[in-house]
Amino acid sequence: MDASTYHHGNLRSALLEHAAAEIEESGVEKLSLRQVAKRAGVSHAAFAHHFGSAQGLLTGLAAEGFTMFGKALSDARNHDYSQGTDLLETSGLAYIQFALDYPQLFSLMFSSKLPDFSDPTLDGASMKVFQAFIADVHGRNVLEVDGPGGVDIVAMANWAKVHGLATLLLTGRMRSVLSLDATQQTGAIRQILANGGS
Amino acid sequence: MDASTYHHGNLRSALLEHAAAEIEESGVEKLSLRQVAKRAGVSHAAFAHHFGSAQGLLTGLAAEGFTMFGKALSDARNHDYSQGTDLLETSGLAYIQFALDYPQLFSLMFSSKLPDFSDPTLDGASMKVFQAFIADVHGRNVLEVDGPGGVDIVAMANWAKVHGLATLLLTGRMRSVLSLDATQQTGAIRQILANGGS
DNA sequence: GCGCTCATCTTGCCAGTGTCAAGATTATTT
DNA sequence: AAATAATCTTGACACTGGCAAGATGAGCGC
Repeated sequence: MDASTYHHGNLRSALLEHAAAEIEESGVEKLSLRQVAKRAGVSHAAFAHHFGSAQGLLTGLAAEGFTMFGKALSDARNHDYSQGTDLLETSGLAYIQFALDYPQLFSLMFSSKLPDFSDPTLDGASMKVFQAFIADVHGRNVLEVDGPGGVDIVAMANWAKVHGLATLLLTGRMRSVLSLDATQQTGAIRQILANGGS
Repeated sequence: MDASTYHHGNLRSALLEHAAAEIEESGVEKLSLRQVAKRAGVSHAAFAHHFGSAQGLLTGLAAEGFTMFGKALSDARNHDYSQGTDLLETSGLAYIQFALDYPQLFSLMFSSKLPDFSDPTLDGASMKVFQAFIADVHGRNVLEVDGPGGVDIVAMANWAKVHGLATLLLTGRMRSVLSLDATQQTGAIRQILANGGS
């Protein structure tokens, strides 16, 4: 906070914040550490101590993203639960809404190979979210259908559909849906999620 | 082909080939133009005339990828059609198989933002594949369900499920499925595709 | 208060990147 | 054979991330 001091105080979180902003502006692919450093008013090598390398920064950013993602999902769940809305539909919509709200962050979390996904913090944060989402599926579908090796078929099918819809919308495919206005678009997404397909 | 000549002859396709190989080895994110040039036995600036910029190369590569993708899908369709296998299941499995066979290329085509997707060649190649896949959905589901704005709900739901499953498998999520051996894995994928979810 | 230790941040450098301009070389056309 | 166009090379540029060495100040025992 205090820019006049030699020691920044909370450089780590400040860098994460600026990096998140930079990413959301220009995309993950053209992120420059030096640019982020300049933005934070700090030298280009100040990263080293906090993140080690560029991968470290992106790992931290992705972990923070999953925390936000989890919060967004649980917020939606808690808000709609009282109103008796369908749990799975609520979660799916929140999942997709998060992707559309933070497109670059979402693609860092799910499409990029730059973060170190074996990092315990990142791995823990992501697993927590996935398990919560799958629990939502079970909250709706009482029946659990086990496939080979005990794979939860229903949960995986729903996860795949929601996630696929999110990424296809995000990457500009599905033009028939994207060309609709906001309310129609939500309606279409709702119907796609409700439709079993296959 | 003739390495002794000053003019390469078919540098464009040679560069595409080497770039594809490099990508499949080291990933899209760390692709280096100079490395590809060295591999092709050519100077680092030989790209310019054929692709303009790095984006041009990746655009061409993605377009080639969609052509391959389309061929893989139609091969599977033609092969299984005679055997009376389910059309949608066949297409879905081929879709996922392609993603697993060419993981880096697939992620360039669907997850990267580096190629210029508004390029007519690339756009045309991708649209052709998507339309063929959606036609497969209709070949199976005679009924077309229109949502708001005339969105084909059934087709989009199936596309989302197949694509989501492909990307989640590719990025190492869905560990319960990935830990299975080959045959069990195919069986699980088949069941997930068959399950409507929702 | 003092002095020590260590985390934090800066400066300066390095090899490597993609792009551009200018020129060399060869194909193609006239 | 000469002129023109396509193709490829060389050399430079600004930029990148990472590393080493040193400057700065916070925290802590005394």
